Amino acid sequence: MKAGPDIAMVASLVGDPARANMLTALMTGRALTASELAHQAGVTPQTASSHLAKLEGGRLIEAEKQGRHRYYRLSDPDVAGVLEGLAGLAARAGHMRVRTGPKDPALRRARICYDHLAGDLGVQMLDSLKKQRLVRQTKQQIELTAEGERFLSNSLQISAQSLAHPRRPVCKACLDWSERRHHLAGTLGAAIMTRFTELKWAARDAAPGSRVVNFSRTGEKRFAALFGDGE
Amino acid sequence: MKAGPDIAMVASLVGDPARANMLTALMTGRALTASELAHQAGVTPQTASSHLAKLEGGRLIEAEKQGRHRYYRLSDPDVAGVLEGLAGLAARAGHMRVRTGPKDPALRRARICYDHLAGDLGVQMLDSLKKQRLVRQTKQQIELTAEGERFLSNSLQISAQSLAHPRRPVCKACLDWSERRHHLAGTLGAAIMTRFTELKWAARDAAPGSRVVNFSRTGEKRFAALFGDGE
DNA sequence: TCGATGCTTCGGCTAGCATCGAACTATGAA
DNA sequence: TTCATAGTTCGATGCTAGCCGAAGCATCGA
Repeated sequence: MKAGPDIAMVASLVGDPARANMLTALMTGRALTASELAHQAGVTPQTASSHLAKLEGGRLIEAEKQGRHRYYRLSDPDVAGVLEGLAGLAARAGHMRVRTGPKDPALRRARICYDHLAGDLGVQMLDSLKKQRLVRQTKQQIELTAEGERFLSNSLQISAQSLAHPRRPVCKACLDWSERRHHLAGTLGAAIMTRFTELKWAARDAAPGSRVVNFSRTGEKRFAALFGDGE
Repeated sequence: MKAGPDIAMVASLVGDPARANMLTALMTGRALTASELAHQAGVTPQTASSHLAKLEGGRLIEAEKQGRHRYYRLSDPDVAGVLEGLAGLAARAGHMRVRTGPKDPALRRARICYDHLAGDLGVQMLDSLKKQRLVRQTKQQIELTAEGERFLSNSLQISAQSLAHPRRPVCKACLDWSERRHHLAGTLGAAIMTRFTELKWAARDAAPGSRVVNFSRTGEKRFAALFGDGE
């Protein structure tokens, strides 16, 4: 009938609740085993195995065998982008998952979006970077300024050269579903999040599959010193 | 169990072939009646009505009543963006719709992406704009240059002021599923496409629901003169 | 007022698919 | 070897959701 890519095919893959749970679990950026994903999705291993085969067939995830485990990860950052987009549409339609756990406020405050910081603090950081003119956002595009490069090197020991990547932009605006505003993605967003973890300013929540990021007391202070909305 | 937006909810809406057909039909940016959408989807009016109610409930589309017709449109350009994203994932997974019609090459050459030009010519236009330094693309962001403003005014009678919009950026990079590269979206992308139509350089295909854009002979020449890879 | 058209609601049918129990294969440890 | 664990395949089951026929509103034109 029609030409074009079969979007129903891939959307229906995401459309099953169990598979959607698995995919959101993989939004942490970590590779997870089949049984971990089964647990996340709340189904038995057999069922999970069938789901994972379908997701792999649809090229949404990739598997790597390691001993008797199979580790699954999202096949591409673009997949994470589309998932965030879907989350945005769901959020604006008011379709939140019913059983809102106690973790919800923490999730809105700071969470992992694939490999970078999202939520209230993520949005706040990008705002502050712009205000301090460390990045320049023209319309839809973000660019690191010379001043920004100095800042990264001095305050966070991140060298601008290390951010270059053949296929991924350094800075990218990513729409935040909880804040409905942009936060910082790209290799820079990822590098900053990594640095936060290394400095023990922040750590991912211990609960498996949780996207919550917990800031330490000192981390919170340092973050505020660098990116606080201050006055 | 989990907090966060219910992405399975909205993905399952897109996941049904009939609904996906309707949504792709609405990617033309035009508002269509319930019966037109039923025809596009290949289902009876009753079935279509049920689908449309679900899509409306999920806030993916909006309806407007006019006489005894109900006109449906995508509720937001963001919806179109997510649909294009899904199309990208489907294309890279090799999941194209089976019955590839004769229109397919035309579709890849030039088509409407919501309200702007996509396909080979869309990508070529953005490339040329950058090469001529009429827009500047830093990393992910596109910006109109002073020279670009003059060009628009002189060659296409588009004034830069008319492009301002409270919620929509002037320039935006939109990923093209057939070319896997960016073309120009935003109010500028839309304005240029409108101008092409007004000048009768190009027209949307007459077949209802078709996204194909046909260029006239003169249109083709003028387009090549402005944006040809010529040199 | 009458008929035609566009769209929706209702009810029943059917197919597809998610689910799980049971059985099977592969890896690692003792 | 033997046992435990991770994962898959197979077959049966049951529910969901898409589908259409028939009937019911609403709007338009005569």
